[in-house]
Amino acid sequence: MSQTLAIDGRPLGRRAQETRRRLLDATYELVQTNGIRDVRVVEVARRVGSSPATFYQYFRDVDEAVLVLADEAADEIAPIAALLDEPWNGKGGLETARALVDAYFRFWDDHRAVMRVRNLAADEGDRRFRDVRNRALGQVTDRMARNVAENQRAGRVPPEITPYSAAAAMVSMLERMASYHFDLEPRGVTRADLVETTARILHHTVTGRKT
Amino acid sequence: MSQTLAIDGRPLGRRAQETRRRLLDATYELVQTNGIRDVRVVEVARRVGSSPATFYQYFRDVDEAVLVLADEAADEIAPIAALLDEPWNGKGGLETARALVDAYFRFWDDHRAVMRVRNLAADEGDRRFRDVRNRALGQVTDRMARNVAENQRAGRVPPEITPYSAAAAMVSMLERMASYHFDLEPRGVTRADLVETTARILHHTVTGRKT
DNA sequence: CAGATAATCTGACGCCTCGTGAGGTATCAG
DNA sequence: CTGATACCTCACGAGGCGTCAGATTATCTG
Repeated sequence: MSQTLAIDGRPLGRRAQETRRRLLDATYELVQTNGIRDVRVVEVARRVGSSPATFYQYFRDVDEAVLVLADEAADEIAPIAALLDEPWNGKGGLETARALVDAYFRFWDDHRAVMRVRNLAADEGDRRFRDVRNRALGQVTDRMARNVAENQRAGRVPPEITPYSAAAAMVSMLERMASYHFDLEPRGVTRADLVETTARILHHTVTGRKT
Repeated sequence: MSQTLAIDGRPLGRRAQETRRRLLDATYELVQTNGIRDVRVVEVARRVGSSPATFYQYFRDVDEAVLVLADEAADEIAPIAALLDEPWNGKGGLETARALVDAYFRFWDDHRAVMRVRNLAADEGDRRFRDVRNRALGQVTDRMARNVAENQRAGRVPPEITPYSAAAAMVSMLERMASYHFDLEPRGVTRADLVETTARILHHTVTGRKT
């Protein structure tokens, strides 16, 4: 993000920055409402009152615009991951776990459409999306693994558990629940239930402590 | 699946059945290699040596073909879900958990490309894909919830946990790990580690027992 | 097995989006 | 106000979409 460039390599002036921003926002809206597979460059352009050719000045294709959005979203993970630096063992440990889950859910609520595309593209093998995902998830996974390892050394977590695997499993659970919760809620589970239960599973898996 | 029909409602004869099957298989291959967003009906047709018009006799669009594949895959879940009917509390409980995780991973290894599309489409709100997903995941989730509830009644699982939420969280973990494991393995975690760790988290969350 | 009938397939077409390059319009410095 | 630069668009060839009328292939009947 140090210096955004147009597709031909020139740096962007004020007007161009604004156009690019509006294109990004319009892309987000369309991905959200139509789903990634029904986003037409023509429509993104129309929505910001410009032409398709303009879009291609800033992005090679729709994916690249979404990649930028995913990259921006990744920046918001830091404060969430920081919740794993607080002590999970003591009194407020469970409360911190709750805060983590809640923050993660909110993060997804804000970026759902983009996160879905990021995950699909990453899963389908797209390198750029994998890298963005790793940059985001790595912050959480690494800290979780470290915490598990500590508690394992203290004998609270069984030795058969691999800290990194456990961290990956917990992040998987978090991500999917965050992505999924609003599909569950109509079926009689409240968001509060989901947060509480998820937090407890995390808390136990990290600390090995009974709750 | 009782009686498959063409798009115009006529039932299918032998030749048509075969054509449809080959179209489905070709669709699968292309989704797998190109990703869903780069599947061209033209190419599916070419691959089975027929014309695009033929494809449209059996499926309204590529999605519909993938939906059929997802539906077929859902049928393979039953024996996996059945592992949750075995006792998880006794001696072999942990081993059953391992078997479940392993089976789930293998299921995804076989159907990864289709499962990804199913989940994307379901998340994006497509009703048909949601229903297929619920049919598949429901089998697992319901049984898990029942098991958690039992162990909760026996006092081993804390009362603050909602059985259905816990089941959803576990299924989320399972699904995502199954989808994800081959992205983790190059980073120094073995599949065996992933299975073992995931199984232990599941086992504890279901039974509340120390492992 | 011929001829009729039904089932299945395809050629060909109009429509739409893609992505590009040449040229037009806004903006800014002096 | 004028030129220079930054930004944008027009217009177009290429290619996939989805349809329908008609050709081709299978099946049935006597």
